[in-house]
Amino acid sequence: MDTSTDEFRIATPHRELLDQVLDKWSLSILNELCERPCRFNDLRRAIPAVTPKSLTATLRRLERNGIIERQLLGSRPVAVEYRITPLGKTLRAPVEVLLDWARARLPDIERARRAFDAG
Amino acid sequence: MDTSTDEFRIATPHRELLDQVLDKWSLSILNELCERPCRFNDLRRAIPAVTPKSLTATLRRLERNGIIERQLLGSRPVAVEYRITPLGKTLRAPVEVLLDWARARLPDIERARRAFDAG
DNA sequence: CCGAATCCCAAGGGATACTG
DNA sequence: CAGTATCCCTTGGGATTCGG
Repeated sequence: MDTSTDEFRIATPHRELLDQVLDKWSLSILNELCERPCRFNDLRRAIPAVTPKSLTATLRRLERNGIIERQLLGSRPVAVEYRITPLGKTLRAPVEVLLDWARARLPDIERARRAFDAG
Repeated sequence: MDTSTDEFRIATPHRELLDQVLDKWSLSILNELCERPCRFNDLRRAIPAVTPKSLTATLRRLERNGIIERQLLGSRPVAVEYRITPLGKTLRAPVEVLLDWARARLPDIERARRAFDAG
């Protein structure tokens, strides 16, 4: 049997999973929640550029995928806490590998961009 | 000095770099070019869902970031070959780590989605 | 405090047709 | 062969306001 096919192609479900989990705000949220559980406004403060709408959407998506969980703390006033799940923790290492790559290679990338834009 | 800050936050340039390099079609293109150099229509055949417009855009972006290079082979008729650069090759390992994660965890993720959608 | 609802806009991507 | 050009439309995101 030809296992190379599986390594070669990227199946749509895997591609879509990465889209859901590596989007614009997810990595920042993940990093925060790996440090400690956070309330909604904790996250807003930690990631000032995110709007409430986008934050809600991202949190819902991560929750649906089992990466984070939403815990109701109190009712009056409403208190909600988000925390990372065990499944979510397994995502951290791969993401760190990727970030290490980005940190290490950014200078090379920027040089390439300048060369391209000059030509 | 507080190095934890650097690990904790995700700087905008790194975040944008990942956006440019992990977008919808880049991973598939990277996988193809890691196997062998490809012509434009080779890539179209290998990735049937991509339109010429999106393929051109993605190839230009990857080229600008120094991940792939564009080689002119002939002029009449025009022949162009894309190949991965040494810098581009360094991206493969991190991406594979990520794909391994997606392949391993997809069942758990799908279970979480069903549970969420049911509730 | 934690969002939901609304409006608006720009960018991205598909389909199709065409050119050097 | 290797793209460009055009059209169109959906989606995502920001800004803002409102509600439980």
